[in-house]
Amino acid sequence: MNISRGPGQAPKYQRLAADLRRRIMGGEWQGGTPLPVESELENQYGVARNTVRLAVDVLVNEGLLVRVQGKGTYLKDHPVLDHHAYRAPSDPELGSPGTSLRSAFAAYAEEAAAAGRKLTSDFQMLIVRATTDITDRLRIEPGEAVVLRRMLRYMDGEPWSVEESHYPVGLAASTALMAPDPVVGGDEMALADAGYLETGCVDELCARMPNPEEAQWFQAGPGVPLLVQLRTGYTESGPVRVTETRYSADRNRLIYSLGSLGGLDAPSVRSAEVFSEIGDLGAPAEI
Amino acid sequence: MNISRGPGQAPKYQRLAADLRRRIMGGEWQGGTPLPVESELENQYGVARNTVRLAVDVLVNEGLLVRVQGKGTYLKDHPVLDHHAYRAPSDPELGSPGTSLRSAFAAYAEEAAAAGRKLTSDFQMLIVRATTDITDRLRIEPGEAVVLRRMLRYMDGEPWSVEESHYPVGLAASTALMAPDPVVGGDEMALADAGYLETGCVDELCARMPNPEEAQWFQAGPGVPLLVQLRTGYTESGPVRVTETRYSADRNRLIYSLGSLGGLDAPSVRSAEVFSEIGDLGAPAEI
DNA sequence: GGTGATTTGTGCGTATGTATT
DNA sequence: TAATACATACGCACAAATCAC
Repeated sequence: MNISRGPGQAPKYQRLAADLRRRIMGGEWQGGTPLPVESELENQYGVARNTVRLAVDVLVNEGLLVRVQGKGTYLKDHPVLDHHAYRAPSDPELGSPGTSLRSAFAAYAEEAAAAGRKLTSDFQMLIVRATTDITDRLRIEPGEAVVLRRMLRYMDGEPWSVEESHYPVGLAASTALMAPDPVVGGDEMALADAGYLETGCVDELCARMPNPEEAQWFQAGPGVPLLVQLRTGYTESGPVRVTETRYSADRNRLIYSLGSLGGLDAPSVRSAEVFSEIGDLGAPAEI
Repeated sequence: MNISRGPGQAPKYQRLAADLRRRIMGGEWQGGTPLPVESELENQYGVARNTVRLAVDVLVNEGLLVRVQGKGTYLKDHPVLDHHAYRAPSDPELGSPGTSLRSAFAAYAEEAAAAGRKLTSDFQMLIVRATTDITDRLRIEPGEAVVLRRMLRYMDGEPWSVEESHYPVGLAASTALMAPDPVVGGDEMALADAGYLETGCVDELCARMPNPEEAQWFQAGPGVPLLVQLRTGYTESGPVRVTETRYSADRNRLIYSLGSLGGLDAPSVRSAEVFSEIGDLGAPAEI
């Protein structure tokens, strides 16, 4: 197939990308199978190598392909793991119906085990001056010191997610949260022991591309965004902690069970699915 | 400043990108201010234009910069709008404490108005064969027909989010959901009128890069992921609808108020904040 | 309204480096 | 070691969009 650029047409590399996308979606290559090498694509389409690379760049940045130097270019496959970020108290799958928050790590590890995978973690405890992101939510003074408890999570040894919990130093002072080790039973148990029973939380969710440090840690190539959950935990008398968790979005999905599910099981849906296939939306309205 | 490549160093374009990132983070240019033009950067750093473009590509794909043909390259600014995806019934800001779900559009429009912005929408109603994404969650047969009600939302005329609600045809048949118009009071009211009172839902959240159609509709350049919310609504007797909402992640944040917040206001936090600044994570563990 | 200068976008060619097989 | 395949880097030319005049 030869691509020649006519007037009014999209650029070559974009049409090449579109054609490759079509062939990919058509199942011409399976996950893990290499695409034709760049020189082969040059010949197939009769374009310069630069143009091939521009086209493949597009698909890499969409998260469809991954390039490996010296080997080839491959379809990316998406084994997605669900993580239950919240279960309503009425949810029957919840062990203790009275509490809405469980030991996060234990629950996460159970989910991983259920999927036949092994969750491990590294732990760091630091005392830092909080940014306004944190102080605003904790309702403390800007620049005030907070206890930062960081959990680096690995799935089968692969970097998976980063959780950073921030506590006001005054609050954490007399608790197990000052120890440079994970609290058995979870941080929320240490909080509860100190009289701070978390009764609710506010989650703020966003997605963005990783910065270089994050990309390196997550081993996330181009086209892989982060899913960021910022949870502020509340007692009856106010906020007590802010937890920011970052997930590599191509491997993770967050689940919230809300309200009453009427005694039904949570839906069991295959994990590998991707929601896509937008129909024709028409042109966007002019601004 | 001249960048010369030594052995064992990172490639020129990556170090150039890192230096530009440093200057950007250092506040050398403000949001909306153009960066030096490519030829200027060639001279400043003593590299080929290609190298400059590779470096800028990196930052564009991180969502830091945006290029405008014929004008220049600019810092992207991030006016983020919060959207309350869920409020716990005990949340005092909820108008009617008995129901956990409000008319989504009305609530959304109120939030927008509170931020001094205007939410508009287009509406489409289609009957389509559902994908397994949908049928699995609705517990109907694969390929069964569903009513697809699509809401295209614009903020101040700018493409903002796409909401697609799917209902089993049998369920929707005798309701206002078959009409090719938005239901006053919201779809959930039409459902309730037909005896299907939604008592809970399960939200599945993920993020990914947009496909070409989505990127075009959202006018999302490289480096802008989508935040996707897939909500399955339940009555006491089972699921009745699946709603997929796609947000341009650089402009939106989803908020979930969960559990009891003890009569406290939802936290009022400036919208423009970005959570970033990962500390040193150390090297990831080997696989 | 048109013209030219500026700036990014597209496309080609070539050469060499680096990782994998 | 050699071949293969992607990565980096240089150069050049022209197209297309924007803006100042």
